[in-house]
Order: sequence, then structure tokens, then C-alpha cells
Amino acid sequence: MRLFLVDDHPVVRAGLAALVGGEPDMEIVGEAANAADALRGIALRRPDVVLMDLRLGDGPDGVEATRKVRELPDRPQVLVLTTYETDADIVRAIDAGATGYVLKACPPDELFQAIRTAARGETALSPKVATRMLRRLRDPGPALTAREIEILQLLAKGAGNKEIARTLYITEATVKTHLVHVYGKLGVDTRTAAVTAAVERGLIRL
Amino acid sequence: MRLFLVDDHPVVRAGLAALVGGEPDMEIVGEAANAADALRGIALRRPDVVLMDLRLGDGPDGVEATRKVRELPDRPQVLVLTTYETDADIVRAIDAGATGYVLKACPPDELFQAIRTAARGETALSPKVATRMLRRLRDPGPALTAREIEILQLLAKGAGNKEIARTLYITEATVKTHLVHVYGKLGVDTRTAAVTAAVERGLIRL
DNA sequence: GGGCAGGTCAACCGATCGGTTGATGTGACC
DNA sequence: GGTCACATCAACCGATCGGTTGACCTGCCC
Repeated sequence: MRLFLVDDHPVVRAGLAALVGGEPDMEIVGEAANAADALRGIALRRPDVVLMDLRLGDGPDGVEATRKVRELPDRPQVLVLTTYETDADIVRAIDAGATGYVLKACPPDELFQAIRTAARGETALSPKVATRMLRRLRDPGPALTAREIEILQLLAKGAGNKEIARTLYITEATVKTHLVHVYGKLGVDTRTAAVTAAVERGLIRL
Repeated sequence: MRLFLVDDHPVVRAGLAALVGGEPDMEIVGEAANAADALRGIALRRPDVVLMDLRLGDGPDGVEATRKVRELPDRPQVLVLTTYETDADIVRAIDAGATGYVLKACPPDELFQAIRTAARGETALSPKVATRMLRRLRDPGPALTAREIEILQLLAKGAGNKEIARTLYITEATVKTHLVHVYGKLGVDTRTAAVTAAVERGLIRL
């Protein structure tokens, strides 16, 4: 099994290399610390599975990188290996074509299993992640619209309704309507609480 | 040089072990994934330097662990090794008795240097961290009071002025006065913007 | 064609917020 | 003793926000 590592932390790359070194059926054929290097390296080394971090320091993030990797001719499997477990991160990664999603905090055996599962093209999720996804399925929750997210992002910047209206080329009345919907969906009743709730759920980033 | 690792990510612990394994003057005498195990292990193994992550999953965080480690009879040096680089994290760690502060994203050589520096009891800072600290020195910035931080935390929960007043046993007028000060210090003019600014500067956590 | 969800807008109200000025009391520091 | 930072409170104003009701249009699915 040929693996390619994408992570901006040298320590993590060394750790994966060390752990994988103990598995006879796995081999690391390359690594990269950012999206651009990763694309080049993956096209060249043609790994079976790419282990991808979501935060990559400067430049495009892991989600973008995943999307591009999945557009390569070989379509290598991408297993996201990251620290974060917000719904939005998970959904965005899967949506970008990731085959699985594993947390760095998971025990090594779980990671190895996930890599083997991903190599077969099957979906591999950390138990914690799987639990989270199932909870989402049982309770789909609010599901904000794209417009509402847009409003939230401006809200987080501290913009007033008037400013939001100007920015989005709509009237203040419309902004207020959207806000009422957002409050309802997030179960809050002030703009500030809406922002923190949205951040905690991974709907927006600061 | 006897090292002890404290990090909740098995991958990171493996990475540090692998990297340090290449340095003849270093030896890992123990590791732990949480504060309680760390305290026990460190008291037992008596390392020269403790590599400490700030986020440790459940239980007390790295700052608390650092404080307790520094209260042990041997007073081992603590080198904080983490992903985060907000001013508040750095200051809290140093304040808790950390000898140095290094980012996981740094190249291995930098890390080794920092470990050796810390072992001598001298302060070791990542260049990125050092730059940040110097900027803070040149431009001390706002420096919010404890009371103002308290207000900010309630603000982040979406509390209105009336609720903040009730919670802190002061009048609404006083809350407004504090808020005016906070706005001025953070360079914003709405409560929502104050919250995001405070989060970005690491003054409060969500 | 008939829903239905999403987006847009209007008018209105009371409550809250942002900003101001001015004041008092308390510690710390020199 | 003076001064300075911090925290506390009051009264006032205009602007903004939260909440409501009702309306129209579009695109989509059945």
C-alpha cells in the first residue's frame, strides 16, 4: 500500500512515518507540507492513499487539496487525518471527495484500519466522527441556507443590519428576516449569540 | 537529556519519539496523553525536560499541567510544544512556568535546539512566537482589565447588558461603561465585533 | 397546475444598545 | 498628600435591534 502524507507539521509527518513503518503492508512514497507540493508529489508518486490534514498553514486548505487530488487521473483515495471534528469540516471534506475522516487523537490501530479501508475505496470514519454523523442524521438540525451563512459571516465581523444590507445589495428588511430565521435555527435570540453558536457548530470560521 | 512527552495525539507522540530517536543526546523516558497521567509519570521518571501540548482533550489543559509540573520537587523544565500561537496562550503558558514555547509546525532542528536550550533552564521560543512577543512589547496593545474580560465572556454568550449586570451584581450603567472601554481598546464599535476581536486575540475562548 | 422552500421587501413597535458627560470610591505608587 | 488606574453609578439621547405580520416572486418537485 503506497501512502502519501500531507501535513504542515514536521512532527506529525515523522509520527506517521514512524507508525506506518511498523506495518509491513504499508509504505510511504512521499510527503508534503502544503497543497501545491502535495499535488505535484502525488501526481509523480501515484500513491494508493493520501493522508491529508485539513489545516495546511498558508495557501489552500486540505479541503481544496482533496478536491484537486480527486481530480487527478489516478483518483487516489484521500483519507483526511486531522484534529478538528466540527460537522462543517467533516461534511466539507467528504463533499470534496475524501474517502474517510480520522482524528489525530485516535489510537494507531484505528488509524491503520482506516488506511486499509480507504485503500479498498470504502469509507472509513473514526468512531467519534461516525457518532457525530449519525447524530446529525437522526437530528438533521437547523441546516442553514447559503444566504444565511453569508449573513452570519458579516454578523461575525460586527456589521450592523444596514451594512449587511449594503454589502449584499438587499434591503435592511430582508436582512432582518434572514436574522429571524437564523435565530430560530440556532436557538438564540441575539446576533452575538448567533455568532458564537455558529462558530461552535463550525458553520463559520473567525 | 531525559525527555517526557505529554500530548493527547498518539501520532504526535510517535513523531516526537521518532525525531528524538535520531539525536544521540536525547532519550524519552515516558509519555502521557493527559494531565493526571503526566503528573504521575513525571514524578516517577524525573525527566530533565517535559514536552507539553496545551490542548489535552478531556480534563485540565496544558497550562494547568505545566503549573503543577513546576511545583514538583525536581522542578523539571517544561517546553510547551503546541499548534496554537495566540498571545493569550503564550502568556498563560509562560506565566504558568513554561521554560519555552515552540510550534509544532517548526522544523525539527529548531525543536532540538529549543529542547537543549530548555534543558539548560534558558528560555526557548520559536522564531514565530518570539516575533509575536516582540511585537507585543513594542506595541503593548490594549491590555484589558480582568473585569473587562469577564464582561467579554458574558458578551460572547450573547447576554444583554441587563443580564450581564445581574450576573456580575452591578448596574447596567456600569456594564455600559465597561463596554465603551472594551470597544475603545479593541478598536471596534459593536458588541459582536468585540467578541470576534477578543477571540482572535486569544483574550477569550468560545 | 399546485405545492413548497427560499429569497425579497414593507411598516410598525417596544426594547436594547452605543455614546456622552459627569460623578464617587478605592486601592496602588511615588 | 497627590495622582493614577480601576470600578462603580446616573441620566440622557438617538440609533439600532428584535419581533411581528403580511406580501410577492422565483425555481423546483410531484
